[in-house]
Amino acid sequence: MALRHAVLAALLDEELSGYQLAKAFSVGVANFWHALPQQLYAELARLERDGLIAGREVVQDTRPNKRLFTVTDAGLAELDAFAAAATKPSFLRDDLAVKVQAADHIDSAVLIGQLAERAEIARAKADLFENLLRTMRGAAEEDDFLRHGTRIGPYLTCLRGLAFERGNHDWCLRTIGILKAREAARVRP
Amino acid sequence: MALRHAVLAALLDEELSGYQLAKAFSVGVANFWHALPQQLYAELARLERDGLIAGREVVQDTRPNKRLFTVTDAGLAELDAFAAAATKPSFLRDDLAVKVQAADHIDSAVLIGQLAERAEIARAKADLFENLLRTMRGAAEEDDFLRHGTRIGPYLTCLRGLAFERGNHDWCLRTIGILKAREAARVRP
DNA sequence: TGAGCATACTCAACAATCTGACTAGTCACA
DNA sequence: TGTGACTAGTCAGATTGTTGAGTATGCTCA
Repeated sequence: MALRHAVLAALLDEELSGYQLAKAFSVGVANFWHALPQQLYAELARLERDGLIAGREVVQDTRPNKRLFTVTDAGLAELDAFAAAATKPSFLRDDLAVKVQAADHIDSAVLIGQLAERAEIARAKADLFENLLRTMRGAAEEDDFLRHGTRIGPYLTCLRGLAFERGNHDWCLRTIGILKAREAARVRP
Repeated sequence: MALRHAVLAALLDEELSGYQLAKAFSVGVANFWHALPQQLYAELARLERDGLIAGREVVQDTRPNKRLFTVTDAGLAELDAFAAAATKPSFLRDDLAVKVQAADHIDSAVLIGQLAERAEIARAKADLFENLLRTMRGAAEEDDFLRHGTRIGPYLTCLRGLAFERGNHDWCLRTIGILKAREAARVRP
């Protein structure tokens, strides 16, 4: 049930609509969780029903009306309880890793293509995260911001996302290099 | 449907029983995918039914009999097709990240405890992976093994797992440091 | 003026994953 | 002699997550 808490955590810093939340959880800013819009709307409905968030209707002229949600005191208490409970371990689950595991039995060229694609995606995400971090810390130095800033939670998870994507990127490039070297060695051993 | 292919990839290098597979996918050696025993037994049954793997009964004296599985030619073809198909993006989905996202609203001490626990787990997994890598490359230097060794797939995914766990570890320790510094600053600003 | 994109959501069906319980024999240790 | 851990699995049920399709309006750009 951690999607529940991920939504609560996302709503802590700003009042959001389901639609805005959905963008944050899908497009790439989802540096700490990922979910599809359908899941989020369903979860918001449950959270409101259980009194952990409160919605208010915002009437708009040129666009469809929307509902903005904020975390209630009960929601905060729920987050506290979640934080205190045992943390589930996190596991890798990545199609690309499965393909690399089978590297010795599948076509190198295909694999190199997939790795290059992923490397590019990882680079783009890393760039995005770097920009986000810059925006969050504003004019302050990072150390200073982290020591004295308010709302460092999103910054910290973004740091993790950045490291993750850089790791991804580096691994892809290194793996490509190794596969190419082996191809070359096979031709001219 | 990537569990299917993860199982095929795992069976490429050695004939395994469901039980052995389950250990590989759960305990921690699961550096490229994670799954519970129940899922694996079910998937093995489907794979055998579809002719992608073949099982053979091994009668044992002192233990229950077991069935060992190998990938068939049809299985190899399936893996080829999988490798050539588009790779799904991989997303972070981690309880601990959710807790850190809410860092500004929950008790620091609790969070530091959780981070310390995770740091220790990550360190242990990293150690495990380092040992695995040493075992796989044997007497050879890493570069040499990667250039000329057979079966580098598992080595490459293990490298990714290692980097992931080290990233985890570093992030936990850094985050703990930041949270402690903030606590200190709050007491004596 | 019409094609495509953005806002703001909803519904249904399906696939994947997880929780928890259960069988049944072996082995080591106290 | 019993307690717990290891081997080798199976079954049922609930929860989560994914796929795909729809509704309705307004804005921009060619």
